[in-house]
Amino acid sequence: MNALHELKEKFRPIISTYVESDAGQIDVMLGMIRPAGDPKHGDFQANFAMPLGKRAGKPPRDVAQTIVDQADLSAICQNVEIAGPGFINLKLDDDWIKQNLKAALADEKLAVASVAAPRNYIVDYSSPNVAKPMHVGHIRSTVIGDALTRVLNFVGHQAKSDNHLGDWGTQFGMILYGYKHFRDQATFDADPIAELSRLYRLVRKLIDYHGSKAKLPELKSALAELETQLADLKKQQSGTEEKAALKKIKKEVSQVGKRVTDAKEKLEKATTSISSVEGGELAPVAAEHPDIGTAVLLETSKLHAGDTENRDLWTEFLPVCKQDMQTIYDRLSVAFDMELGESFYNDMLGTIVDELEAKGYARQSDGAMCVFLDDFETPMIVRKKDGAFLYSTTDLATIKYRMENFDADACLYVVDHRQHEHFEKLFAVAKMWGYDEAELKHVSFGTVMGKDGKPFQTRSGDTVGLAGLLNEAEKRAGEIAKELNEGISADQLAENARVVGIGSLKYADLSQNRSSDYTFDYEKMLALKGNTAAYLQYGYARVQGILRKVEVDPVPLRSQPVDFEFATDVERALAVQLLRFEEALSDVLIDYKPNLLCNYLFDLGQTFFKFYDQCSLKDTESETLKSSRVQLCDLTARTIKTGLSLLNIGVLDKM
RNA sequence: GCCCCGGUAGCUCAGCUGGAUAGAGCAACUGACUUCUAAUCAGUAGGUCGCAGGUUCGAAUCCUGCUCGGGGUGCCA
Repeated sequence: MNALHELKEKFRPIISTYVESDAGQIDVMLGMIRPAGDPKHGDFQANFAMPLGKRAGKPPRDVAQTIVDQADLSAICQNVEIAGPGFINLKLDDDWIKQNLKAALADEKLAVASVAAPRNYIVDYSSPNVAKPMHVGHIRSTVIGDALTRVLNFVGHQAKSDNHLGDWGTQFGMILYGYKHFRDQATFDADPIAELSRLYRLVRKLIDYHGSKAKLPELKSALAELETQLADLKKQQSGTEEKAALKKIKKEVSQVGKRVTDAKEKLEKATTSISSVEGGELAPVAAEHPDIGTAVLLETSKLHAGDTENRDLWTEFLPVCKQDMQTIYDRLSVAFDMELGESFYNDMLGTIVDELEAKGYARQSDGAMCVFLDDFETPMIVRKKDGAFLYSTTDLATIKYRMENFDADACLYVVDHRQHEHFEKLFAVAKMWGYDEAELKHVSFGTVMGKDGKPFQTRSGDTVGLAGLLNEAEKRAGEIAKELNEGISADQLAENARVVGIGSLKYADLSQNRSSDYTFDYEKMLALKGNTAAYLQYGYARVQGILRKVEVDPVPLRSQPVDFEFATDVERALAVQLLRFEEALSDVLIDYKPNLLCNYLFDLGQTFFKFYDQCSLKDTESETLKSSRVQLCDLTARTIKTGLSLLNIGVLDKM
C-alpha cells in the first residue's frame, strides 16, 4: 500500500490534460505531491497548481480548485483544502486508513506491493583485498550493499550479491615474497593467518622504507623550492599596493602555502617511515633486500603467468585469508550469493583486450593498450606496457560475465567515491562495447575520515581494526544490558550485546547519507541513545512487553481484526506513519539510499513512543479500543522488525 | 592546471528532482521512574544554511562568481 502512489494516480488523468502529451512533465507535476511538511496541513500536499497556473496564465488558486473539483478523491481523502498561493492540502480519510491497516495486519509483508517491473540486479559490495587486514572503512560498503540487496529483494526484484574479492593483486606478491624470505614456519603452522598478516605488514614496511629513502632527496628539494617560491611571493606581496595585483598575489601565496604544507606532510611521512626502520632491528633486513619493491612485482607477475610455485602457494594462502574474513562476515551476519574475485576472471582478460583492439576501441599508446574516451583527458588503460592487466580489465570482464550469465538489468557497485572517475570510464567503455541496456551504477559513498580531517590511514599508523571495533560495540551494549537486567543469564546477555551492539554499529553507518564523508567517532559509532538501532530495538521490545502485560494475543487479530479506533490524534498519526512503509522503501531505491529507511524507522519510533506515553493499553475504556491499540502495537513492532531486518539488524523481545 | 564531492546549531549529521515557521541526535539546562521496561518521554536554549550576485510568486535546495576543505587526475585497487 502506498498512499502517495494512489494519490498520484488519481491526479494523473487530470494533470495530463494540462500538460498535454508531455509525459515527462506529468511525472514532474505528480512529483510535486509529497508528504505534508507540517501535520496541520494534512497528510499530503500537492504543489503543482502554482506552475500549472503560470503555464495556463490563470491564478493558481483557481487552477487548484478546478483540479480538485475534477479529481475523485472521496475514497482516499476526507478533507481537501486549498491554501496560500495554491497549495492543495490532502488529509487521508480515516476509513481508508483503517481499511489499509487491516490489509497490512493480515499480510506477512505488511501489504508492501511488489514492483510492477522486477529486474535482475547484481550488487557488488564489500570487495576487500584479501590478505590485507580489514579495517573500519570496509564496513561501509558491506552494510550499505547488504541493505540494498535486501530491500531490492523485499520489493520483488531479483538481487544477487557478489563479493568481488581483491584476490589477485600486488598484495599477494608481497605475501609471496614475505613467505619466501621471512616466514617463521612454526608460527605459520600454528596460526597461518597471524603469520601471513605479519608478513604482509613487514613487506609493506620495507617497501615503504626503500621507497621513501629513494624519494627523500626529491621531496626535500621540492619543499625547498616551494619555500623559496613562497618567500619570493611574500616579498612581492609586501611591495605591491595596487589592488588587483595584490589580490592575485595573495591567491598565489595561499596556493603555494598549501603546496608547502602538502610537501611537508609528505616529507614527514617519508622520514617517519625511514626512522621506523633505521637504527632498529629491521635495519639489516632492509639492507639485505634493497630491491624488494620490484621483486614483489615480479612475484605478482609470476603468479599471473602461471608459475607453479607461486600458484601453489596462492592456492594454499587464499582459503586461509578467506577464512579470516569470514569470521568478520559471520559476526556481521553477512553472506554473499557469490564470491567471484578478480582471480576468477583472469583467463578472460587476454581475449577481452584482443576484442577491444580488434573492434578498434583500444589502441597502443606509450606501450600500453588504452581505450581513449571523448569526455576524459586520460584513457582507460586495459593492459600495461609490461603486459599485465589492471582492475579496469577485470571490471570489464566482470560486466561481460554478469550480462551473459545472469542477464543482469542492473549492476550496483557499492564502492568508495574516490573511484568515481574509474567507474565513469568503465561504464563509458562498457556502453561502447555493446553493454548499453543495463543500468550500471556506482553507488558511491564517502570516505571515513580521521579526527584530523584526513582519510583514514590504511597502510601504516593506527587503523581501527574491524574485529576490535566489533568487540567494543558488543562490550558496551553488554554493560548496559547487564545494568538494566538483573539476573539476566549469560547466554541472553551475550545475545543481547551482539544484537544491540552490532546492530547499532551498522545503523550508525546506514543512517548517514552514503555520499557524505564522515568523521570516524568511536562514541558515535557505538552510541546506544538517540537515533540508533538500540532506540528502534527498544521500541520493539516495549511492544513485546505491552503484549505480555495485557495478555492479548495479537496473532488472531491479524486475520480477524476489530475495527481500528482513533481515540487520540497520536493513534491516527501512528497509523498514517505505519502506512508509509512502502513509500519509504521505494524512496530508498530511487537513489539507493538506505538512510531514508533509517529516517523512516526513526520517525516511526518517535511516533510510537509518543503513543506509548499517551495511550495506555492496560486501562482502556473499552475492549475494542484495547484491541485496536494492540493491533497498532503489533503493526508497529512488525514494521520495525521488518525494516531492521532489511538493514540486517535484529530485534529482541526484551532489553 | 583540469575534473568530481562537500561547507547547515558548540559537536556529528538529516533535509537538496525549489514550497508554508530550516530539523534530528549528542553535549548543556529544567522536569518525569510506588505507573504497559527511564537504552524512554516532555520541555528550554542554541542558526546571517561558507560569501556575493542571479533565476522565481517562492531558494538551504537551481545558475554564476568567489572562498575554504576533501578526493581524483596513464600503466595500484
